[in-house]
Amino acid sequence: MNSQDVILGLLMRGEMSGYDIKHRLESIFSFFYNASFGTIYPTLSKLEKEGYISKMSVIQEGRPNKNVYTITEEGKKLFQAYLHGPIERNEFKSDVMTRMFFGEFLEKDVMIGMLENQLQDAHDKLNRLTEMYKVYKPEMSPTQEICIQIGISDKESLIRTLTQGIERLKKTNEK
Amino acid sequence: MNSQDVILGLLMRGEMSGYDIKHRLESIFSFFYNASFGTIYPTLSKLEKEGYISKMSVIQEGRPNKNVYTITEEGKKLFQAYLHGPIERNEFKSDVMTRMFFGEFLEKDVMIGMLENQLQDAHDKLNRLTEMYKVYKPEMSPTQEICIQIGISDKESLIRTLTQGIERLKKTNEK
DNA sequence: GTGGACATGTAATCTGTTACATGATTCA
DNA sequence: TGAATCATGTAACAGATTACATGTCCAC
Repeated sequence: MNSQDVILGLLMRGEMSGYDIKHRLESIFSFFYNASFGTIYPTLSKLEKEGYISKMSVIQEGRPNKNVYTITEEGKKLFQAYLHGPIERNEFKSDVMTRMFFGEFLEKDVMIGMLENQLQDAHDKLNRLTEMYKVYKPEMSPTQEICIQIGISDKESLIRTLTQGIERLKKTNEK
Repeated sequence: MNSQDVILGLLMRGEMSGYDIKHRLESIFSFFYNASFGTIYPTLSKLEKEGYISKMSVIQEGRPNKNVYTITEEGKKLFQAYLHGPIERNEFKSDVMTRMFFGEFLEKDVMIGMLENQLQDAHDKLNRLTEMYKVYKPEMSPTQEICIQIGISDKESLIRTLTQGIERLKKTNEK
């Protein structure tokens, strides 16, 4: 799975500009994928050159022009090939977890500060996910619902475990 | 955070070879970081050239010789610089979640098959983590414990949500 | 005699990010 | 007047993976 697959997938529901795609990725998607403009624009150019999507320039008033892309039949085939191809394993890379793993080499108060930040972060993300679920529920597919439910319960479990962990760390601190 | 930081961290507890490092990364670490030999060996060479670690060749009988690396004072400083530097946000990339998000374009039975595979996978990983926790608990630091607890509760929550999701999907299938 | 564990290393390639470059409009 | 949003694009670089290359010993 790469940016190409994701972009094709997003275009399956209708035309979009590079800018639109970026924002879509930042909202619902951000939990399990992301891409920068430096990836999105070159990928769109490449897909267009190869005939998987087609470009239309839209002249706007009071705003810069934009390029809106539509998926072609060839593009739909390519997306289906991705969906039926081999599944890649999840990738998770966490700086915070790494620091926790090496926690014995870091001052306790610094560690606790970091974990409290993480906790706040998890709360924020949970709130955003819950809000999104409320707003978009009517238009979500069954599997999209599972997707967001996984995200929500993941954050809830993180919050529980972190809270307990921080408490225990603080106790060992007092001794 | 990159391979260099992780390798230095692993060497903080004692000397290791590239092969050792690979195996360590695959066991406890695999939940939040990973690296291939193609990354590990060049990184070790580079760190040695720069004086952050030192190499000793160990001649073994019945096995190929190996290069064992020890962290230097300079290396310890570099690792501390990492631990006190800016924290990078978590990165999560999931092909399965992406396919779930685009689930409306995939046959239901294929989707259910994929999710059942994921469920089995989650069970396996949970078992491995639980086993590891049992075995290594006595020698784990408090923050390492939090680390593995996060991993365990994460998998538990995934199993719950996936199980429910699959059941619901199957029901909509019957209608 | 074949596959797996041990052990190291390089070259080609992929995939992506960051920073730079440009420029209009709107809102405070 | 300065920041934010809209909008696109490129070049330099980073960081990693995969496949290749090599070779021993042990167990089945």
